[in-house]
Amino acid sequence: MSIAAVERDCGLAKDTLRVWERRYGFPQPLRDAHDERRYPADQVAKLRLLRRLIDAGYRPGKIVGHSTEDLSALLRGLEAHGSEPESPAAREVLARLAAHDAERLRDFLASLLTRMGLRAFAAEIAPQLAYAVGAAWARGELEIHQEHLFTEHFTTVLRGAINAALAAGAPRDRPRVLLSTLPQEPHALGLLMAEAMFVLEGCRCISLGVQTPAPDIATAARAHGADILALSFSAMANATQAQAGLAELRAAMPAATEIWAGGACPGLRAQPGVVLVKGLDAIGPAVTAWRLRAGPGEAPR
Amino acid sequence: MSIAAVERDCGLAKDTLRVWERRYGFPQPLRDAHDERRYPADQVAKLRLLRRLIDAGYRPGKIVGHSTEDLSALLRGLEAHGSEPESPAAREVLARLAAHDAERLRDFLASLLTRMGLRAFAAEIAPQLAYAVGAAWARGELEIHQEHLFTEHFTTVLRGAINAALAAGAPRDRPRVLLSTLPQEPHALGLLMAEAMFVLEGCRCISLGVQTPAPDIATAARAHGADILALSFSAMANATQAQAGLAELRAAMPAATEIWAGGACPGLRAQPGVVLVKGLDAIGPAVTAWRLRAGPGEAPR
DNA sequence: CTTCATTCTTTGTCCTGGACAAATAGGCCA
DNA sequence: TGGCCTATTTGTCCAGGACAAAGAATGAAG
Repeated sequence: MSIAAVERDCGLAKDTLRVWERRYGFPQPLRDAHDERRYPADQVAKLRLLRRLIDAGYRPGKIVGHSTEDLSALLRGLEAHGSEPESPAAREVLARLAAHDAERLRDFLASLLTRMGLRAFAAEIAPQLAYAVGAAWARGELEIHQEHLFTEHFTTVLRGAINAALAAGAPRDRPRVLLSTLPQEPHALGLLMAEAMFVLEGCRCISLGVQTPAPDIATAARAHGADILALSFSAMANATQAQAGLAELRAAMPAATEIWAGGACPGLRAQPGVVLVKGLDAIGPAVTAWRLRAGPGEAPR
Repeated sequence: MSIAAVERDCGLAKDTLRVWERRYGFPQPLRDAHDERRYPADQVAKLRLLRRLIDAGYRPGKIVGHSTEDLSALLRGLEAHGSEPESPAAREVLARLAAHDAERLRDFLASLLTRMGLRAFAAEIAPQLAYAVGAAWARGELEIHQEHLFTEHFTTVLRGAINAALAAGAPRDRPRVLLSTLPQEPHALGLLMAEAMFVLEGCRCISLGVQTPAPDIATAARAHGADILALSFSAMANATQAQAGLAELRAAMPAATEIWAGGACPGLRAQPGVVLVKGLDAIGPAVTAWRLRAGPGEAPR
């Protein structure tokens, strides 16, 4: 594997890979006929683990010396720590994925949705499932393509439900909620769950999809006269980058537009002009509070 | 703008930016207090143009000397050249986007779908719209966030239609079609249009979403017993990379699984063991032919 | 014992300038 | 026109040095 391939695969910049080699003696790639680095699969696997642990708050110098086994034990411990035991629904989904049974997976998700209703599905079941699938992938129990498959079907089911909810009752005019993620964040699931919650509150939602550059989000907020900008940060997101992005956005956005940030990202904090919405359940009350603030006409601007 | 920001924004590697500066004398960034490169907005704009022209087949050395105006004229000419005049539907969509009227955009797409039916919508209208929006963006008439908005609503409408078609009639058992794109290809629209066509032919579709690494696609094909792997390449894709990816896949895949490649990518060519499907209209006949080859039992394996 | 400000250490990113193979263009022959 | 060969262009890699920002550790004050 070339250095560029490792950069893509592990998300570690070429410069970082070279400087680690110089400083810590790891990784220690072989060299090909042109004296270029070739990373064996086992070193790449260890690099992937390192990356995840660093994102979780460990520091490279402290853990780079440990064996691959130690690291994966550490990561497992981390994952196990915060995790409630898997719900029956999550176990069912993992079983379907393991059996590569795409159709029954979809049917199961759809039946869950029908049984529980959109609110409970989006606010409770959906995060559980997303978390369980992510954790299973981290444990090496799932291939990437199985995670893709889950994302695909999950998206389809939830999108369908959002549309059905929209068709059932037209949203109120306010608040107008613009939804997106910053360029570092490619995960669409959290954004979709948030959209479901906003729609259930009768908000007018405009979703830009994932990875919109900050200046473009600001332009869009102006163009649509957004009252609220909702941003999603997954567990994989880098908290420092997230804070920087939020600050940049806050500066670029119209003052009348509130910024609400949420998601599973560990280090995510409120900052001046940015509200932290803790969990999907908090969206409902937050919208109610906004409407009260906005007054009877629902039009503060 | 720092070198890292320009890399993200223009998709030109840091090494490339530095080597251009050394060789062509452009870009010529200022230096900040720490002697690090700072790219002014106008140079970044020119870099964006250069990037697009290079993707379209121009070579850096030939065009780097031209002014920003010349380059954007060149690009406009390119876009204008191949393009049929915009259809009324495309003009309508662009107007809605220009007015930031998300709801009427969605309604219009939905009404188009109802009027024309899924087949005509997916095979004829959808590519026209996607092309028109891409071209308008290239001409600078649309902001990125407007393109995001289009993608979002378009996806929603088409996905909904595919689900409705699935609900209306259960697919036949064969062929089983696995759909995805390679990691360099983040565009989901083409893939979705293809999925619609396959579903209309009664195929059993399993979509992995975009950007699945080649080895994982091969694993998934084996796991699902896929008869056909359908890969989509957008107009932005690099033909050389595409061919390399196809060759890698062909080597990794079970021989019994056919590989079908399609999309707007200009240099896309058939190669041993890879079928080029020219246009969405060609999917129907190709599936029919596959069924004939497979014989009455539809089970060649 | 906690809270805040200060210093020290770690770590990622940037720099220069050289090298080279893969991609492409241009010339030539059938 | 189409295929082969050579020349040029171009992106990516390398080494090793530098430095600021993030984080940990230390100490002073409430």
